[in-house]
Amino acid sequence: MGVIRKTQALEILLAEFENDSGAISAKELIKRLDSQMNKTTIYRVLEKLEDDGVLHSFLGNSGIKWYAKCNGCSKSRHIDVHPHFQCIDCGKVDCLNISMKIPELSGREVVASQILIQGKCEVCSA
Amino acid sequence: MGVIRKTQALEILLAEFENDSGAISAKELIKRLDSQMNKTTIYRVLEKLEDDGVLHSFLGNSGIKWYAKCNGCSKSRHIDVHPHFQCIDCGKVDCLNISMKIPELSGREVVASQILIQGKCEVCSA
DNA sequence: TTTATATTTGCAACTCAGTTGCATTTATAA
DNA sequence: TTATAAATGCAACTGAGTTGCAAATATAAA
Repeated sequence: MGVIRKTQALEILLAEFENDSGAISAKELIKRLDSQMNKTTIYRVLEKLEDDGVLHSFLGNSGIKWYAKCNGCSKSRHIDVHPHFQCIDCGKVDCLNISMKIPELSGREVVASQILIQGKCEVCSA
Repeated sequence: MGVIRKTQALEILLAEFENDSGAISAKELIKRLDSQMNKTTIYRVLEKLEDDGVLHSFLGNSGIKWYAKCNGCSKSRHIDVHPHFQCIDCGKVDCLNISMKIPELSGREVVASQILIQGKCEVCSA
């Protein structure tokens, strides 16, 4: 199920990702957009944007869901599998523009990988 | 807070990890040991075993908590930071006995990393 | 422009992993 | 054997995320 209609909710959500270079958690979006739309709508629009390859999602530190813009993803293929960095001080999450080699595992077939690196970001480690 | 007393719950839980070479989710342990102890006890004992460096924990696919035996961890240091492999068919999770190099990130200080590789295990890919 | 209709939204109620407070039980040391 | 600190069970809670359904709305057809 892809994005079909240009709704207000969709545009407000997309604007959040335009203004934010890093990743944003669903939780944070619910807090930010509380007065503008229902949390159910947020979850549903995010899901559609992910299906359409506009956003990608991953799980942060505490198992909550984060979203960030995709680079070169499509409905069928999410090539945007990169590590994410979460600051243990301020909680900010960024996509890392590097590729990490996933080793061959004999007998096993690798399909995907999720890499979360934790530490102190540029601001918090200064 | 470390493990202090040799209680029945502790021994039953440790036995589960003796008989299982891979990782076990808290959820699975609650199911397995339902008749033997309360889920609160399971969560609390697991937490203590982790504090003591007997087990380590990480988050699986869907954000639920998994535990596995440590190799060479201690109260103060968890050196057992290795990738985990989760089978997308049968759900089984294993610790991978390989080390993956985390790249230097300029301006950022890396403290920890969580790597979850997803795919088909030896049994399910055969 | 109006209308028909499928999609989207809000709301409330729910799910489910994990947590907390507190009274009771139990392992351990004196 | 007893005192007591630690561990346990239970019930109620938390919080992210989901679901069903009625109401609202974007879009295409007339």
